[in-house]
Amino acid sequence: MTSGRTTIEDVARAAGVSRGTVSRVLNSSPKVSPTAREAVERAIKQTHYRANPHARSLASGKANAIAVLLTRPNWQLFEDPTFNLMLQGISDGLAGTEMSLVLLIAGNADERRRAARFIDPHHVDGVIHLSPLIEDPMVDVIAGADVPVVVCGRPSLSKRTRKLWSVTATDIDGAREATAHLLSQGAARPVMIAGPEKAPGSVERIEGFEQAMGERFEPGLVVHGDYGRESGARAMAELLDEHPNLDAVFCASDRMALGALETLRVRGLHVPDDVMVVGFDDHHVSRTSTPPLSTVHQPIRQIGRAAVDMLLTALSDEDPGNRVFNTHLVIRDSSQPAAAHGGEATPRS
Amino acid sequence: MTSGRTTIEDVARAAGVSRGTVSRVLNSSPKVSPTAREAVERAIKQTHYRANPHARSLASGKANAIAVLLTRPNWQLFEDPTFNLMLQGISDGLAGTEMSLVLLIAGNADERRRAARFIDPHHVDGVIHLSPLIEDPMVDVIAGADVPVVVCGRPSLSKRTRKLWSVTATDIDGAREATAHLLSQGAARPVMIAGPEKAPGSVERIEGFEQAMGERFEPGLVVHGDYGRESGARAMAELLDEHPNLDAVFCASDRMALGALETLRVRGLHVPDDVMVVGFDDHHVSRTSTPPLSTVHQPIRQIGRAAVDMLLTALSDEDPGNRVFNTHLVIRDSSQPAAAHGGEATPRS
DNA sequence: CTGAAAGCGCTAACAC
DNA sequence: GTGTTAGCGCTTTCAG
Repeated sequence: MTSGRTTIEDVARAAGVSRGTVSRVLNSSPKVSPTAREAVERAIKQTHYRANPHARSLASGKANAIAVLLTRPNWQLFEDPTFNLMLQGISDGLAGTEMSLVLLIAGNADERRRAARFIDPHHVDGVIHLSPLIEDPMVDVIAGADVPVVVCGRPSLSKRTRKLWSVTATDIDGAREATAHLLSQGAARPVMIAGPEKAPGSVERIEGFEQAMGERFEPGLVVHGDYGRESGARAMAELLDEHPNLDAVFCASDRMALGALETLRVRGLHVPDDVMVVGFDDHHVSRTSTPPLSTVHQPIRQIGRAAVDMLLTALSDEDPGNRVFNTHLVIRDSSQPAAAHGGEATPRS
Repeated sequence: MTSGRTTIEDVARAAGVSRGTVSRVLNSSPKVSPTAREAVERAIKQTHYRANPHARSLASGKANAIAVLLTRPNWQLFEDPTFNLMLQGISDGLAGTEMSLVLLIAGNADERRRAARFIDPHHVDGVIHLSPLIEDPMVDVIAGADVPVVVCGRPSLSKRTRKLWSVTATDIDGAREATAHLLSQGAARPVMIAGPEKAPGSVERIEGFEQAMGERFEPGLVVHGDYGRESGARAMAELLDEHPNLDAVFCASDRMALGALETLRVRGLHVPDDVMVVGFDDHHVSRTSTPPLSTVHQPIRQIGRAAVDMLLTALSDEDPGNRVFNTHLVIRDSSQPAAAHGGEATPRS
């Protein structure tokens, strides 16, 4: 098929050395004389040689690629800055490496089938599973393949013992801190807009909310969204109808918080004087919203980066251990009614 | 390395046939007796056999994968529903196939380097290049690799003749239609918020705007954004300052249009009575904005799907030809001042 | 229809 | 240091 492509043999001939030597240069083995190395490098340039990755992988048993597995429907995925940042972090971690990054989208049955086929020690040396859902249909596949895995977010535990590690953030703490802040700012009836029911992160944020609320907690105070803006707007409307005198809302994502802000504005409620709002994520948008959003910061990009580092460590047969990153509350205008904060907050018409 | 994995040999032995026969079954060759086929299939199950893709590719010269190349910085990419939809379309097109989808993000120098390494007949059978920029740094790489390419959007033409096709939408027509609509609705001083200067699609939308404006066109009426919401808000503010009496704005993306809507609201201007707004894309959000956004629909998902179909066609050595999809104007409230449209549009406080 | 055998291009162990 | 060589696991003629 690929008729005229130059092979390692051609390079060897052009450089006047053997295949073995060329291979050594390719793999930057120390045992090559400078002379030979130079000759080979010149020959490579000259012949426009590009190694055949399959031959390489076949002979070496390494794929030189890692997969990032996304198991949510992609419309939920790609509009979420979280994944975006995570991906950037992953890309950061891969910089300088010769590893390829393969994004596997497994949002529906057929995509899952194809992704499953790809998750295999032959195809990839390891996989990073981004925010799996509870009871994620891909965990079994992942568990079945004999490949090291790093999960960003709580791993849906698989029965079998495996090379599996996780990077997480202190979701519970962040949520507790945010809710406590609302309370300390004078909120009497806080409510919460949570994420998808099957998202472990959201479950933990509810847990944090509950911890801070203590006695005052009741399930009816929590409404679920899908992390997206529109769902936040809807959830806010619902909560307002159920609890007309609510005075604070903790949202499990910044995007939902923005939606909530929108609904509150439409209903003529002032933030933060009538209702305080706190988000989660600390995405860029939360800084420029009206009013600027108090939110729980989580170092998403670092988490992505860490995932790669851990995987790379695992590939060299060391144990990377699990990692946990701290979240922390960032207080902006949306949760500081009047008081110390001079001037009116929303200069709307 | 991968010690105990079952190979085709094991399957052959278990099935009592030769490697060749197993291979034929694997590749669904017609020339296999039902008996043999069944025996092999049973053996495959029994041994948990999974073909080694590298051995396969090495022997067959096919990669069984296509790459989707994204050459914009990813923060610009992933928050854009356009890419999202395009990806869904691509995924649609791949359904039922055994082709893997490899997403290559080439937003910065290092990512480009690694992506370049991957774009190679060995790694992928073909590539889909999503919305390249003018003077896109990756086109040379793509041109250098001997791989069929389908470009979604205007291809930055490469010198060399190659297996290159494109899928596009009628951007110019759509923009012209949108602008003409604004004019026919009574707009006297329309302005435009364009996309990035190096985005071919945006350039064409400006062209369409210019065509409809005719004599009235002048460069100062156009301000550039980056397709994102915030940039739209900024651009709108800028235009308002420059042209205080503008009465209509055509935006090269829905997201920028939403930003514009926001700025207009802050400035106390009513849409559509004071200023009419038309977007571009017809994303989901444009239906639920306040007011609902008139916009130019483009069949993004189909475009993605078509890209795959074309590539697949090209892989079987037929000429898929180029394809062009029609855009069309969708008229909603944001461009219909008073008149026929009863009731007030924005029930804000 | 099926088996045998020759590679696909490269790595890695082994001699020299 | 460097050449030689035996595979890596599969596809694909070529006989039969």
